Amino acid sequence: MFEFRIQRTAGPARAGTLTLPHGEVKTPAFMPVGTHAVVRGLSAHDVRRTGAQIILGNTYHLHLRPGEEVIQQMGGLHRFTTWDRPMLTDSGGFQVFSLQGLRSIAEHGVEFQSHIDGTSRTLTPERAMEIQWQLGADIAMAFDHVVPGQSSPTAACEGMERTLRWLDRCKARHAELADGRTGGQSLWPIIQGGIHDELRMRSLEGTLERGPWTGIAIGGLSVGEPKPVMHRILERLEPSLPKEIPRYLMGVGFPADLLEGIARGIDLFDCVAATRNGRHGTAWLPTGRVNVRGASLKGSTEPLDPTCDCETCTTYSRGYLRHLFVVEDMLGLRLISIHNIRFLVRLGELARTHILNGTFDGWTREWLGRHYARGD
RNA sequence: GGUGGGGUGACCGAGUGGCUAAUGGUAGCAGACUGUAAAUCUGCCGGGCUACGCCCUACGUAGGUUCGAAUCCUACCCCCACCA
Repeated sequence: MFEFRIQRTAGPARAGTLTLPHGEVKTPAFMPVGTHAVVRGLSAHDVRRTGAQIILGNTYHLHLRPGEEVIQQMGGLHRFTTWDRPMLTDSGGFQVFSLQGLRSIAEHGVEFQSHIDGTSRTLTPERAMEIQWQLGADIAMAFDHVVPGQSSPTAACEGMERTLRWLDRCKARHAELADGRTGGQSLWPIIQGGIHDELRMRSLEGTLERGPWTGIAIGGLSVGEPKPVMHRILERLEPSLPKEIPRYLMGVGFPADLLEGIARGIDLFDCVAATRNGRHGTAWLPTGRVNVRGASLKGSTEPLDPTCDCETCTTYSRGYLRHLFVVEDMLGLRLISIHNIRFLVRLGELARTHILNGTFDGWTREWLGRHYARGD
């Protein structure tokens, strides 16, 4: 089961409905990251209550622990986690970037030295497809070569072209695994090319030549490049992106990045910042960021965000939340993570509502104007 | 009353003549985090300045020795242990 319908657009921005084997995703949408088959610190119930419609898992990390065989034998990622809504798995391509010191790249694939036990693990496009097939998410990502944001044209080109060659192998292996059946797991390709417009366009063209696809991702952004550069690349790609399939901006982002992305035609986002910042004590609010550990919250009986409907904001005071961080109780990590996820999920919901109402442009401009005026 | 040990910045605790405004740690304060090697990491943390440098006040109290003392000497105060 796969379908993507667009209800309404506002310039490049779109409000759509993505139907996947495990349910619907109303877009634009933020997808919480659950690398290790858990959105860090949260129960599946917690995540459901944030309104999240789809979450991620990670090929590389789940391959290391507990191993795809274990998850498959336990009924797949959905049964394993009890998360019964849609899921997407990342391919391990990001680990090519984030674990740079622990891997070596060859045309065949990438050899990682496990950060867990030092053993050698090789991920190839084919292996990434096989593992993701066994994990059983609704969407599997192509295995790509992510390069740092400041990469030279030469290095970015190498990563981009390799990603295209690997895409052929991903597609072939994924088709074998599907064995002619349709409606199961989808494979989405990833556009690379660093911060170089021409490379990005070549990546997009090469990717589309290898289609058709049911969705398309833009990767390798927010990896050290300035924000205007990311915006420029999104603007450059947008007119050439197929209108009829969802666009996923990988690894982005912070609240403002979501709106900047939606305004440039992006439908799906994922980012670890909601949960990582949550654990580290930074909460996102309509009025800006707050360091929950900060002395300013001491003794406050106010909710963290009076306009928020999450468990944290409707139940606890700022003073209590600060206290939880001061005494280093795990409840604090959980509560701020819940709030931050809800904040991004709700931002997606609000954007969607404004697109449907025809008020998106004004609302976004005002929201971002306030945001940048604060210097966030 | 005697003997021994000890009093260091908010707290714990190094330091036994100059490199000491004083190692570490804790607490406190501020910041970072973007397809998760992160419940992590970084910075500040005596006071004051016309601050990448200077001045003041500081190692129980008061004196002393010395070019120079948290460090050595004397007296006193206080704390702890053991013996009476």
